Amino acid sequence: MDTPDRAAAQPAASRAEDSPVFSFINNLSPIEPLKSVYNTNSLQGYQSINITSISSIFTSPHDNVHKEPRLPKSSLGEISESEVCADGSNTNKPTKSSNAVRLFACTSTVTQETHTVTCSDVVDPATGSCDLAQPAQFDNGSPDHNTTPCHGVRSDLKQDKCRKLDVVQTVKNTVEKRKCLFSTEIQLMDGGLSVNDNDEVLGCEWADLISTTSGELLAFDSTMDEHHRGVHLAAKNAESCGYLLSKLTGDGEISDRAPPSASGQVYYQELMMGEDQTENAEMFQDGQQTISTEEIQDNIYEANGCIPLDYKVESQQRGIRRRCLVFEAAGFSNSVVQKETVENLSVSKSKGKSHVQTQPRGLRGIGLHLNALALTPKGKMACLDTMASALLPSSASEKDAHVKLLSAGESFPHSGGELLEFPMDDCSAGDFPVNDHVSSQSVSPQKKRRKTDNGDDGEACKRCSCKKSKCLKLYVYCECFAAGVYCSEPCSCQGCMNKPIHEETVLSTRKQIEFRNPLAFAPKVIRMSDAGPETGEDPNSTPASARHKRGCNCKKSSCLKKYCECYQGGVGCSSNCRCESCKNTFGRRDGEHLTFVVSDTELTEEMKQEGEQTENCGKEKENDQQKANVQNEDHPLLELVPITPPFDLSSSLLKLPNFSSAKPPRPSKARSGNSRLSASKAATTLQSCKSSKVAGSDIDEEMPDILKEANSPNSCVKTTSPNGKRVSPPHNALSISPNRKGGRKLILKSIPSFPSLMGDSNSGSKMSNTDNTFSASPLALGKHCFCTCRQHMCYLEIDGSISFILLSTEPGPS
DNA sequence: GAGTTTGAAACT
DNA sequence: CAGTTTCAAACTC
Repeated sequence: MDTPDRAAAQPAASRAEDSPVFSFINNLSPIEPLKSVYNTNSLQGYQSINITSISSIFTSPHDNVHKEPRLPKSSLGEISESEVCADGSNTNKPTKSSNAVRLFACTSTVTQETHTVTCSDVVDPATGSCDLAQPAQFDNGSPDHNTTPCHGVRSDLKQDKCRKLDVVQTVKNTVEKRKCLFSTEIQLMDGGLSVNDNDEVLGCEWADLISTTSGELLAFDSTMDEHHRGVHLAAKNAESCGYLLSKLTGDGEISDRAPPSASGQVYYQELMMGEDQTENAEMFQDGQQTISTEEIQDNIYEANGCIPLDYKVESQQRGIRRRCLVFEAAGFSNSVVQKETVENLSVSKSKGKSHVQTQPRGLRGIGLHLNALALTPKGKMACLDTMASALLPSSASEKDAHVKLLSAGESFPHSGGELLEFPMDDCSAGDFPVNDHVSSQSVSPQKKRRKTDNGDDGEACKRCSCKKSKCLKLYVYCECFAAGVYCSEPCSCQGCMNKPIHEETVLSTRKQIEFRNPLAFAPKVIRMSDAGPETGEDPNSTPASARHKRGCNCKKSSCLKKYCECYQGGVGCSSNCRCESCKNTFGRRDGEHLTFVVSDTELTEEMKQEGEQTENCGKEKENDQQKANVQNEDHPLLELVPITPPFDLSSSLLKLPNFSSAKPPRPSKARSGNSRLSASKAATTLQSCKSSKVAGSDIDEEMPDILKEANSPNSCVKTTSPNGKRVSPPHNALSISPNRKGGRKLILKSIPSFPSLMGDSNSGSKMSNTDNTFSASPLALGKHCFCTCRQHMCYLEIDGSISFILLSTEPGPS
């Protein structure tokens, strides 16, 4: 501003004054007035930078790489709630100034440091873009700056205390992200990584970032209170950092694909800051628009949830990756997702807050996952709350490697069980489950359909419609709550308390319920080989096995309707059931015995029938339910092996990336997702099954059959079971077929089926081709045994003795 | 879409 | 632990 005037005032003749040096000096003059303009806050902030030792300012990037992360939950983080939430009246100068100083100090290092790198003007008044008196003008140049001047935000935001807090948290997060970002950049450069191609762009970005940062820091006018600044900073940081991150993070894919324009940032935001993204989208929209408090709170909440305050920088990076994985898990190729993301976000950005609505399915999927993430990382519901059992899925979403799954499992006491519950439905890519063990087993077809049709893939919620329960009751009342997810837009609930803003209530309620019934949030139906409670499973065994079906109590539905949880879950009734006149087609309980267990004949007949039905694929069924099942592609055949639920750990783990939350547990299909048996195949299987006995007493007799089957060229499976335990090779979803025949007879009850450690890439068609190929994962072996994988061979030690050897065609884990 | 049925969860 | 109430989904019309 001043520069032009000044320049105009200069005699045209004095060309000497046009020299860069002179110009520079000339332009420095405005600084003085500024000092007087700014209050002590700014002064302090400004001084603080001067005070900073040269060494600290010009420390090598390396130093900062280490230092940055170490910043205590960030200086910003110390903008305590009390401070921030204090009434404006109480927010006296000292507080403000201190905050300002912190803010400044927090970023000054970065600024200085980066300055040396980019040689760009940090706060060069000469540029005219850094008119300190006009903070709004610091939207200078970042390719992404299509934003509304901060004053717009300032004027529009209506704050309350909570909001302030949230904003501050966001600020903290973004600042940390920024640090992380810088670290990444530094590392990149130090590492000699080729960033040349983007040097120029990069430089611009740095400059933008720097100018933005410093500008903001210096430009905070005294009228801006903390939360405003927070919003401003958060927004700015999100933008500038976002873009940079997209260019700099290890995810080359991102930078490669993301053009050095807003898209990069957009992508980044999408990846990492569903939170900030949403937030920013809102903030940068038309200044006239009023943002609903709740909206922002929710958004911020989720955002923070994804990147909990506890998280260090490293954690955030993981968060980024995880989000990336979400994309992958959602079945979208990065490129596709990115494109869609960019396009849509761009659109949404231009449209301001329509962001959410304009999300493509893929994004919605992410959104859904966000919900899950909001819960998981937070650790409050999943990690810290050991009782909260429903949330692992989010972490499990890291499809890329079983290792991750395993590690996740290690982190979560209930992971095993949770993982087991992932439905293996052939899911649409966008369908991302959030705790599907519940939904999988209980979502009605209608609901399922509803969800699927609406592409609510992006919704974590189950679309409950609670009216009186406030969404704080278990499944029967509120699916969302039971599933461990917050209710969201799609829900039609009333007086809902199952929202982030009521987290405390939700958590306390959850704990209360679990206190009353530890298994309250456990899957009602165990879909793993083993066993149910009736088998006297060891409660201390794997978490999964600890989950047991409580059993239904049907009286009038005869277990033939969805009123029956067993039926709904696609499993037969068990001895735990107290149902009357049970006619569960999946296996009924007659008196004290389970039909499917005791009555081989009946079972066989049933299977036969089922097989025929399947074979005909449309043939009339005995009852409507069966018909319905078939129509749903749920082949009862799989369910006819109640003790060996079609859904097992291995399959679930292998297919995690593909599971669908939208689909309820179809009785069985599932499990088949990819592995769904074709009608013909099922029939074939049936034939095999018919020849074999089911009763445990027949196990030994049948063993040979199993081994025969297992004797296929690709595998060599020795199966011995101490104690006559039923041992079943891990039946992968796809290997279900042949193995399942025998699998039924070879169930090792104490050991859930285990997942392959191989990449899930093996799970698909490959598995189908290698039905006899087994692999084991230590995780799944639980405490009863362990597996030592040696290249292609694994042997399991059960209770001290080798129970059987698994030969894998895949290299075992190191 | 309204009303009924149903059975799990919550409550006593 | 049993009986009752509450509740929302499933189901029927």
